[in-house]
Amino acid sequence: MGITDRKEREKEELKETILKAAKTLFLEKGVEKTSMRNIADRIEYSPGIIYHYFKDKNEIFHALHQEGFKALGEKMEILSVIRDPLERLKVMGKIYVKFAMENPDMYDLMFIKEAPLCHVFDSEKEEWIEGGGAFNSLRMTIEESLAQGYFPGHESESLAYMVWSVVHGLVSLHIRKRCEVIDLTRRENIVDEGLDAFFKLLG
Amino acid sequence: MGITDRKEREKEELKETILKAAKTLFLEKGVEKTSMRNIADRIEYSPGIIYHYFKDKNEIFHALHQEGFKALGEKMEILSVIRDPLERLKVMGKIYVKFAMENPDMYDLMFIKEAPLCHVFDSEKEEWIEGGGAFNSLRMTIEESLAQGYFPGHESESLAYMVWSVVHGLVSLHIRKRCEVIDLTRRENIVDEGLDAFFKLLG
DNA sequence: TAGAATATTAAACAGTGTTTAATTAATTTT
DNA sequence: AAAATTAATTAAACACTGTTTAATATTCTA
Repeated sequence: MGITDRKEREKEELKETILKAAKTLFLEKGVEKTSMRNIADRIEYSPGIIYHYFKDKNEIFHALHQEGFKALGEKMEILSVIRDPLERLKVMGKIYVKFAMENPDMYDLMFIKEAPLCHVFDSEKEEWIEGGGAFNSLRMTIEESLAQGYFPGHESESLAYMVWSVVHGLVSLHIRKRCEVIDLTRRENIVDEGLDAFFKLLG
Repeated sequence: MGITDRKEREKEELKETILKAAKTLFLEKGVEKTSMRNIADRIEYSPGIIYHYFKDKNEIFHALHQEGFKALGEKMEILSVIRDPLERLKVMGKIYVKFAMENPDMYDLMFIKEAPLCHVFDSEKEEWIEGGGAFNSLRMTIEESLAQGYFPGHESESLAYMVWSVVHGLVSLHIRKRCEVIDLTRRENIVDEGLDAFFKLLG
């Protein structure tokens, strides 16, 4: 046996090839401006073949979406060695912002683009799996901070959402080119400086 | 005379009609999913006519974009009666968030959507006119706050960008449906609660 | 009323995502 | 090994998209 396994593997291979080509093009020219024919051209197959491996364009998008979360999750792994929850929260923010600035198109894919496709699989549960996990670890860090006396008078859920909003706001305004209100001389550092200002506020 | 004026007015009228139809459709089904033929159908004209009044689809988008900033600007007018700059900053945030939540599609148009069209007119200056004015009044309020001793150790530009990021983050995560990580029971109020948490942090 | 200018349209172009039926290639069965 | 079956792949079509063109209808001017 193993024959059907090999067949399976070979099928996976073309699927990987499609995904890789799609990723390159998506991050190069954007999702909307990448056509199925573009992807097909790049892998030197006919457009139709893509539909044997993916239901539609959205499913390709979704696959890359998950890839992005895996990559971000891996970068977050080092957090486990940081004992102080406030310190951990800050490093978390730094990593998040760094990821977004280094992979703006992937970040766009993950957090900015319209997302009628996240609950493709569990549409009944009304939940967003990848994001839910990431948000949970943020909330837990904040709960730990509260337990240690940081942020008196605050409450974890709203605080967590607010913290996430700060980092998301910082990077998404930049990615979607709303930073042009800032002096050219300061524009390239404004995201990091904004993050520092927030940390200063946190204490 | 006045004849050419009337002609001018009549021309403006159809332009207004197109704009109104486009606005309805854009806010109803989104910009991308509204076609020129959709707009033409709605006003009972042929698609081609639109190109006699607008260069292309982007120019329609841009016109609505400006409309949105005018509306937001008007809502901000009451700020002038608030003396205390910190209080003014908070009300500013409240108005901003309220506007975004009441006009999510317009907000999307103004602050989230890809914007290769903002510097359509002054591409050389690399500036974003409408946004620049709004950001300036935010920065001035913060400068006033700094002068009165609020936010010691902070600096206006980065602080202003951070404050803007908070409100933008709060509403844009909600508009782009990333709030599904939040408990359903709290989801509808999380934006306001996040804003309150930020104000609490400001002092 | 004839001629010029303008407003409006129908038709076409090149592109899109997706589906279909036909074709080629590989595998299994006889 | 040859025939039958199954899977992989394609070419062609469908109904759309934004935009341009040349032709038509309308209005204004002289």
